[in-house]
Amino acid sequence: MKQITKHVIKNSLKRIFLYRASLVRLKMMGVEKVFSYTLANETGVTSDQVRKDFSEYNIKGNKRGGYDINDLLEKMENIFHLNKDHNIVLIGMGNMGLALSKYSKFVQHNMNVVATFDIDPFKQKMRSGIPVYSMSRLKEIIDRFRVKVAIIAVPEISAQEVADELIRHGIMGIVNFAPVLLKVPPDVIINNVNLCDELESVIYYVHKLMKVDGLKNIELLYRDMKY
Amino acid sequence: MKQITKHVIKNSLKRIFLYRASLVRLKMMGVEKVFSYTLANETGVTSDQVRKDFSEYNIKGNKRGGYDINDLLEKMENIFHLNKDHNIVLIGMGNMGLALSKYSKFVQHNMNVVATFDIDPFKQKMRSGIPVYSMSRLKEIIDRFRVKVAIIAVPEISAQEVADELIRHGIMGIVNFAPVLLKVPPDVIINNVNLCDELESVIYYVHKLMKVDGLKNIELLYRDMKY
DNA sequence: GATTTGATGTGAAACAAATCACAAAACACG
DNA sequence: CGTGTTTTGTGATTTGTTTCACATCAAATC
Ligand SMILES: NC(=O)c1ccc[n+]([C@@H]2O[C@H](COP(=O)([O-])OP(=O)(O)OC[C@H]3O[C@@H](n4cnc5c(N)ncnc54)[C@H](O)[C@@H]3O)[C@@H](O)[C@H]2O)c1
Ligand SMILES: NC(=O)c1ccc[n+]([C@@H]2O[C@H](COP(=O)([O-])OP(=O)(O)OC[C@H]3O[C@@H](n4cnc5c(N)ncnc54)[C@H](O)[C@@H]3O)[C@@H](O)[C@H]2O)c1
Repeated sequence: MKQITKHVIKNSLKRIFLYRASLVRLKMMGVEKVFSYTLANETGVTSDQVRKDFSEYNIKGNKRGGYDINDLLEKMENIFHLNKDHNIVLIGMGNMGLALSKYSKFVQHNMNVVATFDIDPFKQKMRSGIPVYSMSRLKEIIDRFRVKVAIIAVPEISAQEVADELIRHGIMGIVNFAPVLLKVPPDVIINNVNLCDELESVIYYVHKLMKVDGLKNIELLYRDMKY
Repeated sequence: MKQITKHVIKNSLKRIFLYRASLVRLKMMGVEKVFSYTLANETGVTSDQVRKDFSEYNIKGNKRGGYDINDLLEKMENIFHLNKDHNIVLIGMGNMGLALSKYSKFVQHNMNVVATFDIDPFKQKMRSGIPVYSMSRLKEIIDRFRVKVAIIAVPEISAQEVADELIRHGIMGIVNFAPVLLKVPPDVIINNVNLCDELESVIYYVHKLMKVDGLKNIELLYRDMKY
């Protein structure tokens, strides 16, 4: 029943968010219309890929006319639920939790950290505007704010028990910063963020790059590396 | 010359790091030998995949005998440069930078944040053991500690200029927390970490899951989702 | 030492993702 | 109104990844 389920976010979905960020920026600059190659240039992919990605998520533009930015943003908001407010809880108010609780971009993206939780009584006081509660109030808050998604920023050793409790109280999706694979029922979405691995991957590719002598052989590297 | 190059870390490489974490844990528990299915169980993949991944990176075990953990870890350390020390600089000592500078796992993985940098003079004093310098000392430190990899944790607006400066001083790989695509020469490795996108992806999949009524249709979801 | 057993390692097959190529649509302009 | 141009949207093709299948080897058993 409970099992390790490491959900890997599809690259096409990641690219969609990239397109969206570009669109928001272009809109701010007063641009009203884009073509697939506009977005392609902005995001470093091909125009084919932009159109294929849109096709995958059923996003349509105007033949010859390209895409109206407002229209496109609205479509994306509907498909990816970006316009609705999402209440989130954050467990673990240590270094990482504190940084995340102060991150203003979440709110800008309609994601509200409605409450944070910590077992340490010392941390259970207002900090940076967002209340820090004891774990005993978890269920109450999850119910009250209809929270479906949580962030885990507790030590490795506690992550599994915290996940279990979250899921028991109805949480369906977790972004997990602890470097452990959580065992959860198959209908719970887990997204692991492991910063050591992100760094180590870069180090590995950099070493590889250094071995490739001279720029003429750079394609040998790229052949073995998604980019 | 300079271009957007969003390096996507290969999933096979990410899985390798997963295997390694398992191996370290198993070793601590006193285990000395593993089979491909041991690692498979520990990491939620298939044993075929474990062997195929090892094959990709030229990691070999013993026919019938499985893999000796120490041997395997040593091989991985050599291939992925995990045994050597890696000096890293961190730019931007705001909320995120501070959390990262205090993260003990980096050191445990032989990655030393030798110095951090910030333009804000108020932040340029010892904090949490790691010195905070002004940007004017960047070149000096990068040269002295032969730094090749950097973490960018400055605001969106400054990320590109910081990247330019880092690269000018010889940095070859960057983990970038700012939600912008950096324009860099093709021989610089960029790994973007975008936490808003990670959360929004989870929200999207959770919504999808909620639409699927009842567990019997869960495979419909999984068909459209890597996991 | 022959035979059975159990695991690796890797081609082959199946599946998935990215790229290519082009028909279809929309607009521009004579 | 018709012809040329431009861009979308999507089948077809290619490329990449995962799964399958099994030959190969090494140890255990007889
Ligand atoms: N600090 C970073 O930059 C960083 C980076 C990547 C990953 N992480 C990971 O994030 C997690 C947190 O890291 P950190 O540096 O903030 O650690 P930390 O020790 O500073 O904070 C952990 C917090 O969790 C609380 N906690 C412990 N057990 C709990 C429980 N059962 N229920 C609720 N709260 C509990 C602690 O009281 C503490 O406040 C760790 O798993 C770490 O590996 C941290
Ligand atoms: N806080 C988070 O949880 C979080 C999460 C994900 C991503 N991020 C991203 O990480 C980056 C930093 O976030 P933060 O919350 O720490 O912001 P912050 O404003 O708290 O910190 C930014 C720091 O960078 C310094 N800085 C600004 N310009 C600089 C320059 N040119 N050179 C050197 N230092 C400079 C500032 O003085 C400040 O100390 C942002 O791009 C943000 O979007 C933050």
